[in-house]
Amino acid sequence: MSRLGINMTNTHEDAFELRRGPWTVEEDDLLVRYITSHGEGHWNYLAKFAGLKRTGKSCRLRWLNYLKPDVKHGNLTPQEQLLILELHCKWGNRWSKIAQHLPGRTDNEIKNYWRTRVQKHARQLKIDGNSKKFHEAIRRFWVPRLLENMEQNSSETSSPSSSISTLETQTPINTTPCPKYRSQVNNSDQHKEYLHSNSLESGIISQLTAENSEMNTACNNSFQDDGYHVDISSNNILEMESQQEIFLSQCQQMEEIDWFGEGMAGTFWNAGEFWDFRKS
DNA sequence: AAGAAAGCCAACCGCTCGGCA
DNA sequence: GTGCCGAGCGGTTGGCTTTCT
Repeated sequence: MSRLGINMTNTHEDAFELRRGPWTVEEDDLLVRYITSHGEGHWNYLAKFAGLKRTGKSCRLRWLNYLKPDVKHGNLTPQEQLLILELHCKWGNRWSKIAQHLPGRTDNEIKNYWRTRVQKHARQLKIDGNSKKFHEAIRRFWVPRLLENMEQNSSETSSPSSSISTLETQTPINTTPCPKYRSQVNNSDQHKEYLHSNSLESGIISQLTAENSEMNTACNNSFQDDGYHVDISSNNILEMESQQEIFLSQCQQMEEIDWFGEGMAGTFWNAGEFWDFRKS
């Protein structure tokens, strides 16, 4: 059966046609109206009583990933990209956990970003996208570019040099809520509220900004100046120390990668707006 | 201008987990 | 202890859009 087709089943419970594929405006309206008056949860019942010929799962996904008023759409800001990179280094493919720290962004969106934008580079470099080596590559080569971009944006908007202030004042690039429900969302206020309430990410940004100028120093120094392990609990410190030997070995391998070779020129370093620094 | 290739992302699938009877 | 069910999560798919040739 096609993913866009109609799912005809013979079971007692699903004796009616179940719609699949893209949602129509009418379906969206039904779902939004029902949730507005009855609230979320009990998705199977919701689907039934809202008059939607969809599975509860499908309704839940549609609501959480698209219709929910605080869902943001559009390109991820450099700050958000930086957060994703850092949090993925910390938690791996825990998309929902990462999404909790990016207000308005869904796990699905972050997952798509990682798979289509970030892992592309891993493939090109023939490195496992979840490996420490690739995370280190990101930390040493991508994060500084993001920070440069953030600072550039900061200076362009005449905001204070503090990265936290930058976060608070910068308007997300092409970041808009679902057009249908745009009026219900105030991105700026939401962003501010999030930033004030979440010291973890503010800490990451400020720490990384402070370390920006030191990012490309030798591996030994970069370990000491680590902005990679953002949650420096005593356990993490112990773990970091125990991994230092492995890490230094990986750094040696990293140095052997042809980052600036011809093969990379058209891929890793020019892959996006943050790679333009090479041309300048 | 047109076809091919690549990129993007909404949506689906299968699995796991937790609550409850 | 066990089975059921709703909810959530991460992986994958496939169609649409954009870019390239």
